[in-house]
Amino acid sequence: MENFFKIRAEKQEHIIAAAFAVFGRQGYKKASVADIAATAGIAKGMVTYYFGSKKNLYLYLAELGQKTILQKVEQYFDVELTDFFDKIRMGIEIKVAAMREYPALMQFLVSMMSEKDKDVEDDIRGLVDEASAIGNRILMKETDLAKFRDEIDPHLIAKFINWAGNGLVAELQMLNDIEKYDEVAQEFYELLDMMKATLYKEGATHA
Amino acid sequence: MENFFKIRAEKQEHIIAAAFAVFGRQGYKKASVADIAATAGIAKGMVTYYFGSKKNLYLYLAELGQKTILQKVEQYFDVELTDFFDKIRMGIEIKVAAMREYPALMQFLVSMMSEKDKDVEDDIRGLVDEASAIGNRILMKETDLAKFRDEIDPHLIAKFINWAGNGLVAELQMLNDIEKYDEVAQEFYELLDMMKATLYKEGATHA
Amino acid sequence: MENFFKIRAEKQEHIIAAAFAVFGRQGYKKASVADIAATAGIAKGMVTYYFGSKKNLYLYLAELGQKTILQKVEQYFDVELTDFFDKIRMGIEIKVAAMREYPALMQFLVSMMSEKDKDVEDDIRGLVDEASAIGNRILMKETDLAKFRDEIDPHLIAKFINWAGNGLVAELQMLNDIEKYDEVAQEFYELLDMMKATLYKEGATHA
Amino acid sequence: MENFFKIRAEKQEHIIAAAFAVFGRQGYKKASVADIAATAGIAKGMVTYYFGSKKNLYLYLAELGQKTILQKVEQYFDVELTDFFDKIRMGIEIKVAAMREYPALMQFLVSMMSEKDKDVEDDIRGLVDEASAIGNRILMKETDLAKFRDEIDPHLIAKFINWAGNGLVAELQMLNDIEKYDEVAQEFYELLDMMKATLYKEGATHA
DNA sequence: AATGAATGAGCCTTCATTCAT
DNA sequence: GATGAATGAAGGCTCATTCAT
Repeated sequence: MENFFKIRAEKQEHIIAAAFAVFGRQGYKKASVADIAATAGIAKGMVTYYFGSKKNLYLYLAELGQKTILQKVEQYFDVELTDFFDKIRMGIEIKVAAMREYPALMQFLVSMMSEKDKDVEDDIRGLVDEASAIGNRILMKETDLAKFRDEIDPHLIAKFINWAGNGLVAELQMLNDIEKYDEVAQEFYELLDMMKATLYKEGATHA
Repeated sequence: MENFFKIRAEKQEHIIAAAFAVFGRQGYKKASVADIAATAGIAKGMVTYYFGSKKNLYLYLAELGQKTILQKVEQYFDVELTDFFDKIRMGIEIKVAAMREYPALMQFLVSMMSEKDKDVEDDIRGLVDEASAIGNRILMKETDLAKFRDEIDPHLIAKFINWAGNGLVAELQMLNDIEKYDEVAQEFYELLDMMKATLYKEGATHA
Repeated sequence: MENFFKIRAEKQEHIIAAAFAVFGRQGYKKASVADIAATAGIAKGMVTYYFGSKKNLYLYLAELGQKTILQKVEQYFDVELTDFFDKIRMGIEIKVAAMREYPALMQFLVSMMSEKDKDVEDDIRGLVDEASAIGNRILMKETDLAKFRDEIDPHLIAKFINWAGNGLVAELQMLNDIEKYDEVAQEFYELLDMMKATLYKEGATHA
Repeated sequence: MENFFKIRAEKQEHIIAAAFAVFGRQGYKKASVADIAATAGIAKGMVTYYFGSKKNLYLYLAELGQKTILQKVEQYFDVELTDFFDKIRMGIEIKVAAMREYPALMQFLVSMMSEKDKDVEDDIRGLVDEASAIGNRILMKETDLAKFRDEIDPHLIAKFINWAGNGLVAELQMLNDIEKYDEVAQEFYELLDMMKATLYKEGATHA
């Protein structure tokens, strides 16, 4: 790994982007070191030289992905925000921002979530769990759940919306066109508005 | 394939179960014929002997999975049902019933939906498309959408709930305990009830 | 092998014919026991049951082929014959007769001559050498070589004609039509006549 | 294939020689990539690395074999030559020269002529046909057949001599000793002289 | 630091042989 | 005797990793 950090930052980014894309598209096992090297425009041997092993590279990307997301969280996070749906929207904006940095990042992370290869499965599980824990904490802490109608279980709603958000991101990958990200995300925001209107107590919507 | 159908039904089930599980967990490429054979407790060569090739086995499982689901559909399907949420519930009941037959079935099908290996991708695409077409038809045709409040877009809701249902199924896999299926499914049914109560016009809930 | 000889003669012939054909066409290695069994219309396991092993079957066929040829030799051989070219013709007639018994026999023997598989190569070499030794002995012993012009080396001619005869037989295989054997063989006989006319001393041709 | 051409010429020759020998001795199917690698003294995986596949290597050798022969043809071919037997001799000299370059070449080509494996059969057929077409053209065009006695059919003689030449080459392989090539070839040349003396009209021999 | 040739383990598949029925 | 299911050793090919240059 130390070998990797010695090289020009620009080249590092190039390699990272290639690796995110190849792993994201092909999954851990099928992605070949040769493919990654070719996509990054470097010699095959350099992947091992830089990262030690294919597995190491994968795990590095997993951590980097998480770190990138967390960094966007710091950028976009607004402590003042207490509204449940505003927070959900913020979560989506964070992801969209991360995808602007590494277009293949979310594809990689989603692929990682369902990675079944034993070589990396165990090492990943921790990260995955930690990430969703962080996500839930951001969402739930200090969130004004009193606006929900009394008969609503906000945790169920959260679970629900989380799944829906993943669906949106999946659609964004498919697009493969940064320009249209906002357009599609807009649809999701409308959905949030709809839910807000129906699940909140009367008068709470714009409180 | 003919070789496979000649053997004891019990053994067939054993092999199918092993194959669903291994392919579901590892994906097409990484799942090794040797793994499947070992999990099924048969000799390495028998997988090819029974199914001709790894690919053939995979495609057979894909068809069998679809057939199993369709058979449950016939069992559980109720033409009288017009309520949106009742239909969603029916869909989940169908999946849960299918999982009682092959516990790893849904895991396999979900994995199959995102299978990217070129060896099988094209042959699967047809099945996947057909399946979702059938699903949508069951869900939307003859469904009484008038019960929804006027400001609600039922298609958005359907997309949402579909994602949520997938999340439920994923949780069921994790359980790995048929006994608890109903218990967990119950949570989902409660969620449906909640949505029904809030998204329907007043008085439509028990119409 | 004893198991093989217990069965009906007719069935034995059937199996032999199938084995000659498959080995002749595919060579030792590529010919599969399953192919031979299928061609003969028997169960796969029976080949090993009858002959002990694939190799054993091959060597048995090699011997049987040789024996068949030798038997035809006894039938067609005419001790009175002393003319070189008449003997050559007799040799061809013998081969054609053998091919009428096992149409694939010569194909098998030719294939065997150039068999390169180490599994059987050594065991065959003996037979091959013995066979050509016998052939040469028949040809040369008691043959009236005095009819040749003085400047001719009959041994060179014999070598020559032997190769030419193999070429004829190769053409007969290709035909795959017993009916036309005589027609094609006739061409060869004409060639013999031509050589006789030119290589013999004047007046010796019909001596 | 590009990988192969990058390595030292000496090593290339070594590998080619090994491949000619192994394929020539064992035939396409039985010849194993591992055998070839071991004979050439390289690692098992390198054969595929260099040539892409076993089949590719075989077809490359087929072309190389043909090219080598054609190159010798250019070297030895003498347009002035019109005598039938001189041309035959030239043909043999060409083959012997080719064998000095790749001792196993003719063995390979002869084996190739009767290769029946479907994997390569079709791809080879073209080369085989082209080769024999070239051979016949060289032999027959502009050849002075008037020297033959009137009762002789030169085409029959050509067929004959062709088979005899093959026999000679087969003997040369067996020798496995480049030093003795000329000695043995000499015998064949004597045979040609003998035929010339007997099959030509009187006075034509040294015309 | 960089390259890509080289190695060898592992995969899917074939098939001779064995063996339960 | 007969069947064909079962076994397991190879074979061709892929590819992560190593290493000479």
